[in-house]
Amino acid sequence: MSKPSSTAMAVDRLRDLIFRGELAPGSDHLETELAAKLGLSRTPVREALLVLESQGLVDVRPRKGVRIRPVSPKDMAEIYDVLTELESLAARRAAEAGHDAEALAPLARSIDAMDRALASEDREAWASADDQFHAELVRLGQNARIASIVQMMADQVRRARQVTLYMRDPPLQSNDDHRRVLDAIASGAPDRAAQLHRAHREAAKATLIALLETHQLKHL
Amino acid sequence: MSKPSSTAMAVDRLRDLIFRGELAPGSDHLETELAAKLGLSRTPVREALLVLESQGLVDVRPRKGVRIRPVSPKDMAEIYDVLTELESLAARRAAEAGHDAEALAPLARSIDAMDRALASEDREAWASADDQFHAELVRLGQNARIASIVQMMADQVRRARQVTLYMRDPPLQSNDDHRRVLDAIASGAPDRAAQLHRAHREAAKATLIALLETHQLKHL
DNA sequence: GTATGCGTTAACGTATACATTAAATAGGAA
DNA sequence: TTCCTATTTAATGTATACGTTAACGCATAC
Repeated sequence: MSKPSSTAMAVDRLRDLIFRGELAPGSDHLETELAAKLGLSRTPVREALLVLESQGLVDVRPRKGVRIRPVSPKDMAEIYDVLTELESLAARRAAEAGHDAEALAPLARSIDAMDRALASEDREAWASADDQFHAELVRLGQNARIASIVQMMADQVRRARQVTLYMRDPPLQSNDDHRRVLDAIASGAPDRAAQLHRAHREAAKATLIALLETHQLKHL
Repeated sequence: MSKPSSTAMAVDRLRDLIFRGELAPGSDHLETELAAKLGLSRTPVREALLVLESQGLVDVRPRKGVRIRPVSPKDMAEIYDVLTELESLAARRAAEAGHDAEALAPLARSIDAMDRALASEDREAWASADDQFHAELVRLGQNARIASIVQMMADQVRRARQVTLYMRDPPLQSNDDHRRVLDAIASGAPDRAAQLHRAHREAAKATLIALLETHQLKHL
């Protein structure tokens, strides 16, 4: 196996720093600083920043430093709209594809994991299983572009989800939704799968945005 | 005004070479070659290639050269599925936004341009006006992420569209479709706008893929 | 006090030098 | 021949050097 390039490492590490909030939303950082922090020269860091910019995580602003892109409620609405459309289509395609039980097993497993997480009130575990469910769903939709766009959008709202994870009631409804989507896919019911997933995402959007409003979170 | 960076220039020029087919789909190119061709050092070329890779136009394959990404019928189907979903939502949002006649003027103008192009049998002009229509529609949808994803997908099928432009009958139906979408938006009818646009894109997808099948075009 | 212009500085953009490593090849053994 | 291994080679990955230029501060004029 080839060892990962410095650029790839820089992408991963910067991404992680952004998700963890150690590079705060809205904050600016010079290439030199970041290079020093990662123990690399500017070259791979610059390349990593270009990648992160294309993924919508930072804005490169010459001579003002790279800005960690903050996410406003309006951004959130945009992102959830895209997620809603593309994941719903993925659900439809997954239902059309006639996957057998084995192919659907990962979906079922992530739902079980969410149940267990809810039972033990482990919200981090729940969020992680939820991510898995959505990623797997999109994979079953068999459209690589949808998968990568969805991944990108999910990354952009990652911080916001993390912050709101503990502000809301336990996501009981959500697990129900997931089961019904799985059922529709397993039954080969494309319209139903798409419709259910759409409703699920629209509800999530509403919940999240309401939370941001309530708590006056203007950007995350 | 600041002068555009070499990297930005390289992105533009490479993009153009790809669209014009001078860098043929499926062909491989070393960084050094491309740098020489553009009269630049490898640094800005590498950065440009990263950008183009993130836009799905090339694959960077270390030591094998950068491959100009070919588009297969399956890719085409993926791309049109994404375009269908996102543009339809944009049409819906545009209708919801209650734009006045002035805001919708650019849409009307591009439809007129398509009519003129059809009358004078100028297919290049038609394609260009069609692009403008779709870009403007998406702009009116007021979701920057949708706009940029749609742009990216449209770029990925640009070559294929160019090739098939002269293989098909004149796109008479298409202009009708456009007018009806505009009418729905102007009337503030979100469902109708979305529905009409969806049908329009689905028809385009079917037409294009049928053409590729007929002509045995396995990748473009 | 404010504004204008100049000089300084430091961050970035680009080129280049150097290190690394995957691929190709040649040579030899089976 | 065919397969394996050692060696070579060339393309990439990374660091560094350097030129350019935008931002900032200061002095001066108003």
